[in-house]
Amino acid sequence: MGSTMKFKRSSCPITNVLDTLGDKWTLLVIRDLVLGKRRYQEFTSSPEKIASNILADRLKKLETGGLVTRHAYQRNPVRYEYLLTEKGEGLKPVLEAIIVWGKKHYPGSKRFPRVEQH
Amino acid sequence: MGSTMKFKRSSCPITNVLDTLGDKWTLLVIRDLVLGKRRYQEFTSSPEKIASNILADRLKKLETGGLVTRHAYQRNPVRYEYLLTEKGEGLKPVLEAIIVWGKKHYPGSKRFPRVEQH
DNA sequence: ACCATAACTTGCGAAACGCAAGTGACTGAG
DNA sequence: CTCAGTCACTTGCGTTTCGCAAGTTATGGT
Repeated sequence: MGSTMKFKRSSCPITNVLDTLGDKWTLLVIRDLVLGKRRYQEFTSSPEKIASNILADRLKKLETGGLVTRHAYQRNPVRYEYLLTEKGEGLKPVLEAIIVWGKKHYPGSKRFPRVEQH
Repeated sequence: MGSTMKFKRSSCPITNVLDTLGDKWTLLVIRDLVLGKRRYQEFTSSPEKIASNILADRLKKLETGGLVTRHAYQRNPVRYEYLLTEKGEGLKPVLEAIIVWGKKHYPGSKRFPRVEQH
């Protein structure tokens, strides 16, 4: 009796992905991380202007889900940065497929450039 | 002055895709359509048990967005079926990429089989 | 002491969601 | 010809989530 695995809604892989990434903001945070952003303020300064509480919530959920790690990059005062785990990096092909479809059907849209590291 | 295209949130293709597909249900309707489902009751009988009002709303939005077409497959009484347009079919690579990542990170999840046509 | 910065948290009104039940147009059974 | 049944929705309503603004905590710089 280990065969009854508990999924939130169904055993469909798409469904399970949507249960963690299915909203208007989570994938944008992933996008920012892929583009090289790491710090809280960098995420809030993206053009979509994510609200602070939504960002905090999404980062927490992504960390819980193992897509992102948080660690202090300095003490006094403590400052944190976020990095994609291998699991999180694995979403790059999904983002690529979305960009291909998006650029085709939203004329004028353009992939954002990587940010330079500090 | 045609250069100032109006996007909901930003010119990022991912953002624009999320503005139409960024929720827990829309992509599941697309999945069902890709699997061969066409009628209202077929969608509501999927294991995720989408609520009727949510389904009606999503189908309407997908039709407005040009991803889906609706047409009567019989009269007396009128019955409708939904089909993916070419634009909607274009999402298959996105679904494939999601399935690949999903199967890897949600052990036990399994792609659903196509439904037979009536 | 005072201002600034980073990373959050809190409050609250507005919008979206989810469940149940209802509606209208018919069809086939008795 | 009445009545249960099917299909494709719509309506009501309570709960949850969202989104904007403002507040908080810790610390450094001058």
